Amino acid sequence: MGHHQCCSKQKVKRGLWSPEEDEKLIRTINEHGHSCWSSVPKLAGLQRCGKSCRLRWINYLRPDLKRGSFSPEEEGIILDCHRILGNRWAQIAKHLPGRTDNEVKNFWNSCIKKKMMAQGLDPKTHNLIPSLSLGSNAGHLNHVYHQPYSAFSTISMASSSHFTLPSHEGLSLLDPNFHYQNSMNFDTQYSIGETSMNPYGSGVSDESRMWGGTTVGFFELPREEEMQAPPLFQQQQQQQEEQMACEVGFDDEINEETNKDDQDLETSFNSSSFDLEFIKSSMLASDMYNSSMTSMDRLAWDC
DNA sequence: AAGTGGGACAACCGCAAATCT
DNA sequence: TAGATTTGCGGTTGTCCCACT
Repeated sequence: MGHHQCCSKQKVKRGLWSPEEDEKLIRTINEHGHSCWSSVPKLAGLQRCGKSCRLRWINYLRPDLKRGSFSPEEEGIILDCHRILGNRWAQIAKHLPGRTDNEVKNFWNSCIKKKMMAQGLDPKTHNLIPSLSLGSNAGHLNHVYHQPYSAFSTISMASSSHFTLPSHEGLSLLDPNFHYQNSMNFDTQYSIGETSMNPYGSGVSDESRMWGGTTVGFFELPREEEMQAPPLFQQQQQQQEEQMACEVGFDDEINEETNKDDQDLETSFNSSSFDLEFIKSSMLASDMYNSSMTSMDRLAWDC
């Protein structure tokens, strides 16, 4: 139902909200709640439609909103979530307490997206833009982008204690001067092909390498000091991961999924180019699927 | 001081899903 | 069960502010 239709029966005001209108809306919601948005304007004495009231409340007046700029951690979460979920801003915002989908969307479009494009990355796929990866203009990036790394391979590397990647203190998405310098040779033996991580495309790690071989947030590899004193960091990260996995219903499905036959697995990933037999056998052999795979991995896997 | 361009943010539009009658 | 209504979401546009010329 469109806005015109919901507002057609009443003469509604549009545009920016005045402080008086805000006050009326807050008072009304505090007194009556907002179980029925269509009745809120009438109760509040506002010449607005319910939809407009709802938007104003959710995006601006809600008391639990966090104002101010996004932290590097939040940027990392957005980046990781977007890689997996695509433009599902409401889903992404659920992982950022106090942030709205509108805020996240605006931040993405005004900041992260441009940043990625400036670095030669496709904001939709999170992969290097082909013309840059093959062209001579790729410059310093070119040498590290030849091999597509799957989400699975990168995450698994991150999950494994056998790997330590270079860490960059203070790394931020907003640091325009940072370019990842690959000090390791990511051998393709750990790359299990390319898979679809979000509705737009494939891969996970082009930008994760761009932001320092890892991203801030879920996929972040432990820094040295964090490995030495892990409890708080790990607890927080685990809580976030578990929450995320729960929200996509993965935890409910993971045990079942583990026991499903090959056909089910192939059905789930029939659009990918995974070698499912190889992956499954590798994972089961190393018990990776059960013990090392993080919830974030699972979310990626599930998507 | 006035004009202009770009960034950030708020709000609107249109659609689809969910819910109600 | 069908139609009407409400809610939620993503894309897009509008507005304000600030830096720059």
